[in-house]
Amino acid sequence: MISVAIIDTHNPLMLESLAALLSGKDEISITGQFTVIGDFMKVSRTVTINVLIINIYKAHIEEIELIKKISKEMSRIRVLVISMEMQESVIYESIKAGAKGYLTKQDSGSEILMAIYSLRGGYDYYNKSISNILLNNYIRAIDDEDSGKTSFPGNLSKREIEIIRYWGDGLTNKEMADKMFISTRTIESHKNHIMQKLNFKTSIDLLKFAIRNNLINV
Amino acid sequence: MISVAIIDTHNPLMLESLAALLSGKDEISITGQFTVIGDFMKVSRTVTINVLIINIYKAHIEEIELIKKISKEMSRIRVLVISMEMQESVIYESIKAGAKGYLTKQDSGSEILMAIYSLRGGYDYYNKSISNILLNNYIRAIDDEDSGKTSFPGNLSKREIEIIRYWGDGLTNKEMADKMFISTRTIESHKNHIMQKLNFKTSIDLLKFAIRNNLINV
DNA sequence: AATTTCTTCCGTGAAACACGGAATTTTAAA
DNA sequence: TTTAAAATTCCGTGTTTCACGGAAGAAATT
Repeated sequence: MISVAIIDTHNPLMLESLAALLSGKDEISITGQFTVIGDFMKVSRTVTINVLIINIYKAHIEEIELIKKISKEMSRIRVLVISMEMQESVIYESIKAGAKGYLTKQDSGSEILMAIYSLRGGYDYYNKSISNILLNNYIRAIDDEDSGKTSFPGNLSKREIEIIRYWGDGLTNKEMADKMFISTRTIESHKNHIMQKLNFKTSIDLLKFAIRNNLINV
Repeated sequence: MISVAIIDTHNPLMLESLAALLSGKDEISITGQFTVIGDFMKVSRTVTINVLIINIYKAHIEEIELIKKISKEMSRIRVLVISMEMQESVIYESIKAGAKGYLTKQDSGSEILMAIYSLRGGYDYYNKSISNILLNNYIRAIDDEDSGKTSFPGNLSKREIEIIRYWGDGLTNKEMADKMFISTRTIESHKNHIMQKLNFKTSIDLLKFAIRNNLINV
């Protein structure tokens, strides 16, 4: 029997539903549902919890802090993050904080089960859709932990990210060139490099990527 | 036994979890879970559905359109809207479109059950937190408004929406032309017309619009 | 029957993209 | 510190898309 607790500070119905989904399974016992992190803290030391599922939304600072705290002080509890928004940066933050598993709202219940079993067994479990490249990038970034370098997907340079931002604001090459005091050909070059690095075929891909990574606002 | 179907175009995990929550109850039988509205349409005429639960998020135009369609053509199906975002306008839009029940993510599973029973019994069911005054005001407002024709923002035609969708999938003009058996110039024309109708200056504007309106998945 | 919208297509010039090469500077590694 | 790698800048060339305009038959509305 695996003792599972769930935290969702944004969506009570989701919390209750997810608990229902999991408690229907053998081997799983839901020992706590929390909409307030403080409530979890109160019981976390008296109740045995094997896996803690944390649903993470756009505002997730407290959740990340909690993960860090658990990693330090309650390392017997293994954290499974379920990302409810499309923000790749959440992956880095949560894993860096000490989450042992990562899924998204796109994943099925059976995938969650597998993740829970993996975590219980001492293994990590990451969503398959997280491209290996991205993950490798992250892991590389972890190694240089304190080097403080931007662990951005695809190792985009500052200039390239700048271009993406302007592009996402709807600026033309000419407008960017004027603003950055370089030629339009250079803008084109940067764009080419970006597409190559990320292995994208269309600018649509880039746009979606930029949105997921919070580089531009919809 | 009440036949319940659920639509959630944004959060597959929520869909599955909610289904688990409800299917655990006697009297409730989940006869369909849909992440794509088109899939629902395919089976809606062959399967008996008493209550259709629609989870509504920020982008909800298609969902509202669906509710209108159901009200007109499949009035035996009663629609229960669960609002996942805090947007007052959603209340008006969905009820105006013909939803018979309205809940929010703050509400519990038992509240959903009550709503389902009410709807099945022919009664409407609205979240208690919706102030009665507000609701009455609204209902009065409904009668005055000539429930017009406006469906999609900017009055985009079918063909134009088709183009946006393909475009959002990253297809080139040539690919679209081949798929739709028309010339690339026609694709260009459609794009021009779209930009004119929506009064957009850049394609980025259009893409953001499409994402907001759930025409494109990020 | 008359009018409007939808769908289709084209001409033309400007802008952007795809693919390649290349030189200078900055940064990281050995 | 020397070397290698990455970042930033720019160009040539050919293809594709965009912007703006016009146009004409089909379909839907009035």
